[in-house]
Order: sequence, then structure tokens, then C-alpha cells
Amino acid sequence: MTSVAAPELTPRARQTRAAIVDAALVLFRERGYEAATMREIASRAGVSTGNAYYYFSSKEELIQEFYLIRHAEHLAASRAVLARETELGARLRGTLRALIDGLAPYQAFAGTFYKHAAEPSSPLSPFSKESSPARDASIELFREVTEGSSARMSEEVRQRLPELLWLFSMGVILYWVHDPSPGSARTYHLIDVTAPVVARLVAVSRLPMLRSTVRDITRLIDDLRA
Amino acid sequence: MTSVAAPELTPRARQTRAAIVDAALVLFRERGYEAATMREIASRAGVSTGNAYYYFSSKEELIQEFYLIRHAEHLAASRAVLARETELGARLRGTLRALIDGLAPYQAFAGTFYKHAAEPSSPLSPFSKESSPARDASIELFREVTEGSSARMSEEVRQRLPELLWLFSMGVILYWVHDPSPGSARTYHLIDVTAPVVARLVAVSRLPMLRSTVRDITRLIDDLRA
DNA sequence: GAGCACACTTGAACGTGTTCAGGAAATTCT
DNA sequence: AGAATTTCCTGAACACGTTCAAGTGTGCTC
Repeated sequence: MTSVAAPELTPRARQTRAAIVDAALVLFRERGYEAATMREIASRAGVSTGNAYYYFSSKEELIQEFYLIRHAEHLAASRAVLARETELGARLRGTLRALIDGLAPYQAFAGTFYKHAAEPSSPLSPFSKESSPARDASIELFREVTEGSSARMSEEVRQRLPELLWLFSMGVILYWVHDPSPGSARTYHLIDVTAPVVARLVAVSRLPMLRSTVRDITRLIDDLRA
Repeated sequence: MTSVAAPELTPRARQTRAAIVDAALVLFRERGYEAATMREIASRAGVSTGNAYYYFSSKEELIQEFYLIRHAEHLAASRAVLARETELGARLRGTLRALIDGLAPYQAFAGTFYKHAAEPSSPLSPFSKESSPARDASIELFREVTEGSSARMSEEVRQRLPELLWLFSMGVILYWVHDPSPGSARTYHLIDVTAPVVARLVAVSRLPMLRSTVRDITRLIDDLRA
């Protein structure tokens, strides 16, 4: 578990930064977000409390780091499925299952993480136009899910699908956060049921009969995002 | 602006409680949630800091009170539309517009409020089965939206519709929270566009052709809620 | 290599939400 | 009415996230 992005920093500083991130993630996992204090994170990283704030302007910013690392691991975990499957439904299903697989150790307190996504100020907000590295990277993965598939779709659908799939994945996470079933069985079931439906919808969107409907919907989406 | 529910308390205590709630809501509106400190809330209410915690076990619990009062005012504001309109789409549209109307003074920091709804521990959580007075009361309003309408629907739809409409209203609020357009124009547009669509879907759900589809969907919903 | 600029680091201090041992006031009991 | 009990109230104290004035080190310039 190491830091992902670390621009223009002296080697020593980079190492310090990484130590803080590592300590934070370990403590997050061990104790949860709230119970992991900045004092202990800094202490475990072998630096002063104030120093942690030199690298991260707030405790919440450490969550961004969590997202980035989670994404890197999610990406790696998705490789196998994306290399194997060509059918859109299977690719989506595999990617989402990998997402939940990786989040498992954090379920107890993932709510504390992902509730921030609902805030307008958060760069993870589904509606804000401002981008965050974590969000963009995640959408990029769903672009690969889309592009690498054998599914045929119109250009207007192809353009919007990755972001829609990402939005859908956020919904899955929201559901998972609240899922008390053992092993998150219900969430996996939700994925298994809905992934093929999404693929079917995409396939159906090519029907000439639905041309105007699809246009209406895409217009609505663009409208709401504008 | 007065407190709503206040069970088995001595008159004096009830008054104290109400004073705290009033002070809290005023400060929330004036400064936002974070900037309104418990010390100042208590001070304005004319009680000690600690005393506020006798009535509310946390600052977050004051938000519940906010929900209740907002609901009472929303209910009152919806009366007119619900008395006038019989068509489901119009009833839903009017109710949702009233909801956003009433929230207007709080938009600046409503995100801080409603992000809690995404947490599993929150009683407002859309997925948890545990009920909160605020949530139940709100669903009850959407039951009135449903029952008082001229729309015909199957029993299985009628039973589930109020909660679905409530869930939809939460989605509208989520959108509104992120809506930067002047006067929340975009949110109102969303309401105007989607309300008739919902009504149409309900109407269409009676078609024999869609019987099995509707059953599939209701089964999925029940499944996910179980 | 002396001085300098700047990146990095420190820990005490601030204001916050929350707790708690204890005190005051009301209510009930005898 | 007086005692006992419960309800209500207090303010100091705690741990937390965060800030900041002041330090330390590192590399660069001349």
C-alpha cells in the first residue's frame, strides 16, 4: 500500500508523505475514520501532528488519497475480467464485483467516507463539473469497460455511457454501504441482476423505434449536467 | 417557528427545549451548520452548554428537529395544491415544488444537512428499515399525494408508490443541493419534467402487456429492501 | 565555504463537540 | 410538612481537528 501521485517533492518529503498516507490508511482500516486521530496518524508516521498538515490541508483530504489508492487497486483487479470478457454486461458485472471486493475491509465505516460524495463542496460530487483525479480516473475505467466491449451503440450513447456507468457504480456503493447481508451478498446480487439489464438497455438503444426516446433522454441528461 | 414533538416533559422543560431548537434553527439559517456552535446555541437559548445535551444527545440530533419542522411547514404548504389538484402528476409536481420552496433559505448549507442521509447510521437513510419520525411523516405525505389522486393503479403499485415517491424526493433534494442555477431554476425544471413522467409510468403500469414487467420490478424492489 | 533562500518540521495553542461530577429545582411519597 | 426521588441544570474539563509563529535542515549562489 503506497502513495500514488506525488508531484515535485524532494525524495525525503515524498517518503514522509507516503508514510503519513500509509499510517492513515492502516488506522482508517483498523479503527474507522472518526476514531483515527490526526495525532496518532502523525505519530505512527513518525512525524509531528502539524507536519501532517503540511502535506494534507485537512483530514478529509486523506480520504482523497484513499480514493486514489482504492482506484489503483480496483484497476488492477479489473484487468483480468476486462482482458477476458467482451460482452458489455459481463465486463460491467466483473468491474463492479471487483469494486465491492476491494472495498470489503472498509465496509464498517465506508459510510463515513462516501457521505462526503453527497456534499456539493466535494470534488467527488456526481453533479459538480469540477473534476477530481479520483473521479476522472474512475470514469476512465468505465470508458475502458465501454470501449473494450463488443456492444454496438450510437456515438451519443458511447460518449455518455462511461460517466453514467460511474454514476451507477456510485449508486452500487451507496447500496453496499447500507447492505447488512453477510458477505454483502445482496449487493453482489444487485450487480448480477442489473449489469445485464444495463447492457440490454444499451443494445436496445440502437433500435430505430427508440431513436427519439434516446434523444430525449440524452438531451435531458445534458440539460441536467449543464 | 416552534418545536413540533415534545413528549412527556414538564412545561418548563418543554419551553427550554423549544428555546434551544429555536436558537439552533435561527443560527443554522444565519451562519450554517458548522459555524453555529453549541455554545452559542445554548447561550442564545439562555441555558448552559451542557444543558443542551440534556435534550439533544448531539448537535446532529438538532438536525432531526430541523427535518421535523421543515416537514410540518412542507405539509402546510402542500395543503393548497393537494386540495385543488386531482391528477397525480400535478399533485406530485406541486408537492415537490413546495418542498424546494421551503428549503430555499437553507440552500447554502443544506449539503451539510442532507449528506447525513447517506450514512447508514442515519435514520433518514433511504435503505435502512429503521424508521425516523421525520422520514415516516414525509412518506405519509406522499401517501396522501398518491391516495388523493384520481390515478388508478394496482394494489401492489399503490402500496409501494409513496415510499418510491419519497425516495424520488430525496433524489430531487440531492440534485437541488448541487444546483447552482439562480433561483434553483434547474431543479424546478427537473420537477416539472419528471413529475408528469412518473404519473405516466404509473398509468402505464396498468397495461396487461406490462403485467409481468411490473411484477419483476416490484419483486426486485422488495428484494432490495428486504 | 559562507551566506541565503526556501522546503520542511515542530509543538504549543485555539475553538470545537461532548462528557461528567455534582448542584438546584421540582415532584412524589409518607 | 419534611424527606426522598427524580428531573433539570451547570461549568469546568477532555480529546479532537486545525493553525501558526518559530525553528531546522538542505541545496544553491557567489
